[in-house]
Amino acid sequence: MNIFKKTKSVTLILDSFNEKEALSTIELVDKFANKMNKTTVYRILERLEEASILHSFVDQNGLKRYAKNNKNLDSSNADSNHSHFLCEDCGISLCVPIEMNLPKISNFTVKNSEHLLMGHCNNCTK
Amino acid sequence: MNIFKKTKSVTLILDSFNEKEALSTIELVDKFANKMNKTTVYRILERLEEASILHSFVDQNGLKRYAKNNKNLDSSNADSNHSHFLCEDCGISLCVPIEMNLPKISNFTVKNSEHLLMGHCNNCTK
DNA sequence: AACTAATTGCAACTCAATTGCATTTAAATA
DNA sequence: TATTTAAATGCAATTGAGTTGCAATTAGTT
Repeated sequence: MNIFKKTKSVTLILDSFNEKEALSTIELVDKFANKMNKTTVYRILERLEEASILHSFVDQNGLKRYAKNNKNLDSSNADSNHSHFLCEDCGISLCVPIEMNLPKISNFTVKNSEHLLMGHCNNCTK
Repeated sequence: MNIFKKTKSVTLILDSFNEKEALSTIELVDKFANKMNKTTVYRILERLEEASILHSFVDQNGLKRYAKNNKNLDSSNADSNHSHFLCEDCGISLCVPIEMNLPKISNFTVKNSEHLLMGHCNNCTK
């Protein structure tokens, strides 16, 4: 059922994620610049998303970010409507455990949503 | 107070917007490929946003989109927390007149948010 | 009409992301 | 354990949105 070969590279990438933080592809490409090719990073992330282990979104800088799926939620829509916070100072991005109820909108069928919150984290406010 | 020279190019760009639709920079670059340089499109959009005539967001494809500000709202935060809908079929993007109240999140100060709704518009569902 | 700051065009560039293809490797099978 | 092969990786080239520097043009004064 698992579509993966467990390569060193896959393990390295997976181990970079904690339960909350959303990492941009480039952060990971840079982090592992001397361990694996950047194309490999892109492709491993794709596969991990495909396998519902990670989910992704595009932040306000246009960077693609990935974060771990919450195993308690239905994996098929784990990423469908929670929020992501991005600190404008330090750049950290976190999954915010707040489920928004999607607004009903006439004339549209909403399948998916992404809510980006921008501001400052406590570390940076101090 | 107006920071603009009213050039033909500015008029053409402004006239492309109706009250709701959010246009990507590239759509406009393509639309006016034989009328003005793409750099000009980028810079006019920047200025229109600077002047609070337009607001912008980055859609889930990483494309920057602009839409007209609603004059009834305080211009300084007109773009701060309404939603944008993107039809996955036809690509149309619209400002959705639903103000979301920002969730309070401990450890973060949220200054701004962007809510992207993905799905299908009625035209495409039919 | 002359002046000047704002605007525009153009070419080169940046940077995230993608693609094609040859090589390597995990892990299934003999 | 050796063989096999689909999956994974590396590398180089490419795409595509967006940016930058600079010279030329132009709107709107004075």
